[in-house]
Amino acid sequence: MGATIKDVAKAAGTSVSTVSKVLNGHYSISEETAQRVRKVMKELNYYPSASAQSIAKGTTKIVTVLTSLSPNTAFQNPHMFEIVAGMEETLRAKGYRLHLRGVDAADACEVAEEIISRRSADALAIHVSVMSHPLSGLLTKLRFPHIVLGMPNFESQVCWIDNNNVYSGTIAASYLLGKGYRKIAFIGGQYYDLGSSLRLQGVKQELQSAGFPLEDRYIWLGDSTRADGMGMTAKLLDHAPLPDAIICANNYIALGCVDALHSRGLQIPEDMAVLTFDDYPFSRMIDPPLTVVDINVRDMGSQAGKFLVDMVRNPNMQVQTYVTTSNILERRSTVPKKK
Amino acid sequence: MGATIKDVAKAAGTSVSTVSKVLNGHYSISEETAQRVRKVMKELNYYPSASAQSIAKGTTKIVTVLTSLSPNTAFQNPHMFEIVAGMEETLRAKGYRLHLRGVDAADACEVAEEIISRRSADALAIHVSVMSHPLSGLLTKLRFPHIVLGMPNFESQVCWIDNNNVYSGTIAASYLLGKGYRKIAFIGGQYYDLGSSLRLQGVKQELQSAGFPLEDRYIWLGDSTRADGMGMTAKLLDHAPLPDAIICANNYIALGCVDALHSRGLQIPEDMAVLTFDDYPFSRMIDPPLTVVDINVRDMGSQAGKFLVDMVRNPNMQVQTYVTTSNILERRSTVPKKK
DNA sequence: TTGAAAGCGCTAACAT
DNA sequence: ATGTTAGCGCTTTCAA
Repeated sequence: MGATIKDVAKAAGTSVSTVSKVLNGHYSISEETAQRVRKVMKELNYYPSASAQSIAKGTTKIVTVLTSLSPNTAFQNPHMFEIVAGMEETLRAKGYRLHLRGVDAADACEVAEEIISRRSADALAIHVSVMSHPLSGLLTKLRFPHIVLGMPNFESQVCWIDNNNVYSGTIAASYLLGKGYRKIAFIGGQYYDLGSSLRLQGVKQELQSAGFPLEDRYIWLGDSTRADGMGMTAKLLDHAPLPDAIICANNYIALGCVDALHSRGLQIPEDMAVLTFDDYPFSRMIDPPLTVVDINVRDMGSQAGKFLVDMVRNPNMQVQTYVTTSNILERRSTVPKKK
Repeated sequence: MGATIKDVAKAAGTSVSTVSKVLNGHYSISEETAQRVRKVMKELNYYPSASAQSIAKGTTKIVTVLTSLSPNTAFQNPHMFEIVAGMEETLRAKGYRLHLRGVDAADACEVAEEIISRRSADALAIHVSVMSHPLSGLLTKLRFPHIVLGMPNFESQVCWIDNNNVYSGTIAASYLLGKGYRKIAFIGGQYYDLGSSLRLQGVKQELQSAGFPLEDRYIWLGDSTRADGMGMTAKLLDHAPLPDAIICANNYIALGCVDALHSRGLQIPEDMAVLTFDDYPFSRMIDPPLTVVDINVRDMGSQAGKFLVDMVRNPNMQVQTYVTTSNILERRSTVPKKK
């Protein structure tokens, strides 16, 4: 292990520049020599040195992901890793490599600065949880290729990508309507829970335009906890007429919702259907398995990767924000057994 | 962004080699000049180029992780990412960066070969799921610094790290004994399920030496599924005398075990305690939350990182296998309410 | 204690 | 179509 371009040139009886040219598919090389050189490369088991190429070309072919990597993130936030996996896949297909770099919000900016200065990456993908004002400033000032994974919760000029929660809401509503449900309820997070609010907005929109507007008494907001999920469901059940389907803004609330329905002896979905968002492992572990609007987080990573590569190739790109689509994963919680 | 060593040298009124020396803490530099040079570096916001250093030193300061990154791995195998996170953390502390590279078992070997040839990493961390005979051969033949994450299921000379399943088993048993349980049962995967078998072995060992040997009728093996978990528990419940605690080899089996106990109207842990291995998110979501023997997978990553760096610094190291420890996370499933 | 200069492996004008 | 050569940014003998 250790053949260099010189070795190849020597063995092939050519100059190094010729070898370099076949390496880079330069037009001026005759098919004949190209073949010969490639053959020698195979024989010598030659691969060009990554760092030598980087330094000569001034480009690293590396994308660094800046994210929190503190204990248990993999368990608490598998989405983030699924995004990274999706990103790695499409980056690899385009000849890029992916660096994973743990940071916290406090030092993300400094780290970004160092990475940019050391030219140790061509682009940066930054998880929204470590975003900060200074970092946002740095990125836009330097016009360094980047994308923020998730929508920043402050005004800025950075590029970001997120799933379209409003759209997810409409998907949820139209799916239930299609299944014949008409009295649809929504239980979700507080008004400042952006994800929940946007989903609610989508649900409202869709039901409205279908002619079955979401009634206020069918909307309850609380914390995104199992306990509040139970509580909100209980409220719903305390006031007739009962809905025939409940949309839960997220899995935690859904968990509580299912608890409450069970404890009242109601059958899911025969007595009441339940639907939520995001496919967590336990979405399908609980009884009954939950129908979810899946946000295809992997695709989000993939698109982020694609965007970054485009950005590197064409630094003048103006695209700022990206939004991914979602789709239904139908499971038992919305499919009554045939009688 | 863009200061080079020359700029620093010029601004500091020294030669580049002097700057390089202060960069690398060479002994021969006077504290005076060192100070001055460092000051200039700060001012110019200078960081040495990663690739230039790599090429000059012949070392990349990069560890590449080879693992499967197919859709849903983040959800199905969060452990792997937690290992990676742990590894990144300790690598970073030692000045190394981490590359994440998705592969499947079929091409892992070829990819490894390329990485080694391109010198694009100083060491390789390979998830056991993509290990193969050829890859094992390559690694040992080239004596390239590496570690396999998980114990390979075939004989080989590779270095690997895994948690000590036997030890986890003894922990589980001794914990339950300490809680006063005496009639302890074990339900687990088939004999060829290595993890399960080793855990069983540990349980047996511990119970034996405590004077309460595990009775054969309290052992059932099946598939690692929720369904088989239910089935095995049912068997247990069909034959008196009933155990007072059940150790489940993994979460899937535990899930079924809990189902079965509930469906027979038994209280956990009052009628029967339940304990399993590995802390999954749903271990604490289900009712009651499960006591688990946690394998501290993050620490495993951390140790792997440490080992790799040692290996890079001292290529003659002979250490082959590593084993991490485990500990109890006590939750309600083994803690009866006080009366 | 410092500096000059020869690489490291590759790319890219520029010549031929 | 191919070769010569001057870098890329840094490290590292070797001299001074």
